[in-house]
Amino acid sequence: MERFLMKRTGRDFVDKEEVPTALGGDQGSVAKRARNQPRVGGHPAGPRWRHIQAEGLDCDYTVLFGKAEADKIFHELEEEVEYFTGALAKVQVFGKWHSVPRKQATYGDSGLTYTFSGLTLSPRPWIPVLERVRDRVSEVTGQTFNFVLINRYKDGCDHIGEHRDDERELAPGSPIASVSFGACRDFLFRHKDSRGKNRCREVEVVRLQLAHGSLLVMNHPTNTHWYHSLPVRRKVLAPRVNLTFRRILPTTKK
DNA sequence: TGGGGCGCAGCGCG
DNA sequence: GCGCGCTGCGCCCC
Repeated sequence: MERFLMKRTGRDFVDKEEVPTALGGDQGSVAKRARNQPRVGGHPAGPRWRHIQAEGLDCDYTVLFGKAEADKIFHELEEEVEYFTGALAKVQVFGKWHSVPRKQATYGDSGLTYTFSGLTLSPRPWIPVLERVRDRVSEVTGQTFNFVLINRYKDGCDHIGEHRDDERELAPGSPIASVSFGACRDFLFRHKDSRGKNRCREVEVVRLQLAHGSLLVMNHPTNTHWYHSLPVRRKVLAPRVNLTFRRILPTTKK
């Protein structure tokens, strides 16, 4: 028995094989699309999807990589990914500068630019391990991605606060694909109407656990209505690396 | 046996 | 989307 139990006030979606929504019954949009894809790479069947739905929230979850493959990818990411340092590793909130409580990096197609901390930047060019994960995600979702944001959480004290991803640079209606390696961490969604002092109604928090080798696809319009966060979990001692694949709009030439 | 104290999670705030 | 301060809660253990 764990000494400290999580206060459960929202909907929990715990990572279990026997989750009834995995195949058959309540199929999600990616699951439906993927089922209609041609089978690739000799797999007898596609991954087992769980569809996660709430008001304006539409996600699909699966464990995409088995342990051995996920371990290998995690190790490669630890060896190969080059994270931001200096000014790019800081953020200004309420006028005060802080080091972000995690490490970040971006990779993507050549010629792309994106805005980060008020600066226009180019992602680093793809490296083989990222291309391999990206292509596997494309294969099972039927979506293409030209950019990835990488977040590394060295332990349970590293975290990210509630936020929505900036949709201005995303291709309209495109999903965000989040692939996790390393420590399993809780992941929370909170409806925009149900947070802070401007809360106007109660909508249950949606809780997920993102396992080693897992893929969470956040479909439109999830990011429009829901904030997400990776809260502090002091008992987690191991690192986690998360890849969020996106399709961002090419820079407008003037 | 029970309650004080501790550590964690959650939330409001700037 | 940060840290701080405060509160509430559950468990440990004296």
